[in-house]
Amino acid sequence: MLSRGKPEPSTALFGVLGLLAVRPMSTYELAKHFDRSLGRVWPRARSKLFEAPKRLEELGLARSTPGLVGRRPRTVYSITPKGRRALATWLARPGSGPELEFEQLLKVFFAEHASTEAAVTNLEAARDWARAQIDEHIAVGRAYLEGTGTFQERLAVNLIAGTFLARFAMTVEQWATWALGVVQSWPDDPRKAAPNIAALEQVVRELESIRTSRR
Amino acid sequence: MLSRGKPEPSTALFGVLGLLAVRPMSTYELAKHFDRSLGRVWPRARSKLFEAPKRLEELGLARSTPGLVGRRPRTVYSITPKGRRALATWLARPGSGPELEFEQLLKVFFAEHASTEAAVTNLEAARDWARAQIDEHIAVGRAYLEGTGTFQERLAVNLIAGTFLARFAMTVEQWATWALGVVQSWPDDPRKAAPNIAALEQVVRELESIRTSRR
DNA sequence: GTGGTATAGTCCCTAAGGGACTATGTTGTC
DNA sequence: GACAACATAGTCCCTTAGGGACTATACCAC
Repeated sequence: MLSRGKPEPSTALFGVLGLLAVRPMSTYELAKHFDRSLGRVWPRARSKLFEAPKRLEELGLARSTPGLVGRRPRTVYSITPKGRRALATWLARPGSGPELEFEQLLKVFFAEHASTEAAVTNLEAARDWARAQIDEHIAVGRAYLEGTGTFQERLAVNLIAGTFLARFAMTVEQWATWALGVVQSWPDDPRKAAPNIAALEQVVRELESIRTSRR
Repeated sequence: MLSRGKPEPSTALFGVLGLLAVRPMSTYELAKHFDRSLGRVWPRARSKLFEAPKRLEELGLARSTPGLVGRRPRTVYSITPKGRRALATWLARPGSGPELEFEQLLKVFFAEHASTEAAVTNLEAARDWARAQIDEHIAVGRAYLEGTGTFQERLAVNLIAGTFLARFAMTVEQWATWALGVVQSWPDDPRKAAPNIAALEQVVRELESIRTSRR
């Protein structure tokens, strides 16, 4: 027998509610902002962003205000007081840890079933992805330093999140560059590659030094 | 009119195929190994792992061998030659970049709608997650150094992937520790927190130094 | 007035998430 | 040697998410 009560709104729903808490928006605006904000830490399909505010309204957490742009309808959603309370309660509970989906790494992981070249291709792709991210982070960071960034009033909090994403991109870039150096010295058949024991020792040492620095 | 031909098998399907390429396995073994291998870079629900080999067999990429353990049926799946070719072709094409799902960071990102304490709670949770990961990576790394790691013959390739995951955990730990220091100096209302401009300048400098080191 | 781009969405099929549920084998203990 | 506890080996099913095709109006430049 199933014993579920009313299920808690999903993380995606609370994420959208958080965006509406910043300011009221239409679904279209929501979808646009998403890529540069929420979507960086909680990626979702575009179509779902159009459904979310409707669910939030059903739950009494948001309210819709119909309007018009010319003859075209345009619905603006805003958070309700009940929504603010639900959001604050949800935000105070610890969330789940990071989950990574990384197809390029997956392909490197199975390189022995293809070729060294396949691993190189995917490491280059990962490095290029990271470099594009780094360029974007530089542009956004410079804009904030010049005072022209968006949502300047959210800068303190944005900086915490943005720093993580920037450091993540740097980690990927540095790892991919290192890995390319290693993999390019492999024979064509990756099954014949010698493991890089020195690198393993190095990483274990670094991990241990972080562990011992916990007091 | 939709013009889709036969759709390509999904990343998850190829991932399972990659595991079967290492050695034949039952769905149950697959599900067990998953958490320590494929699941680290391509997480999927347990139930899907039981479906994947069936789809692969339909596609002619895997073959099932029925067997028995006592009176209980046990089906072992293995990759076919066609499966090996399909896998090699897929592995050679560049995959998609990393996608991150990070609920704790999301909650920090919306901290202004809750309290500084909520941000602290989630940063601590992130740091604890990272520390648990670091401990695991140390254990696995030590096992390999002592020659007792699993799939020792895959070590060269495992090291590339494992190094990334270890560096990712270290990045999270160091970021969370830094962020906790910043956030704990905030007033109770995060909207009143002063942005840490010096930290922003520091990150932008580091990003730029990585960019200029590309030749 | 017309073509291109931005706005503002809907529809729908497939994939994935994830918990409840079932049943047998294996091992340790009193 | 009975029985509990844990590991093995899955199935079922409802909800959520992914993602591309499709539609239509508004605004701007030429």
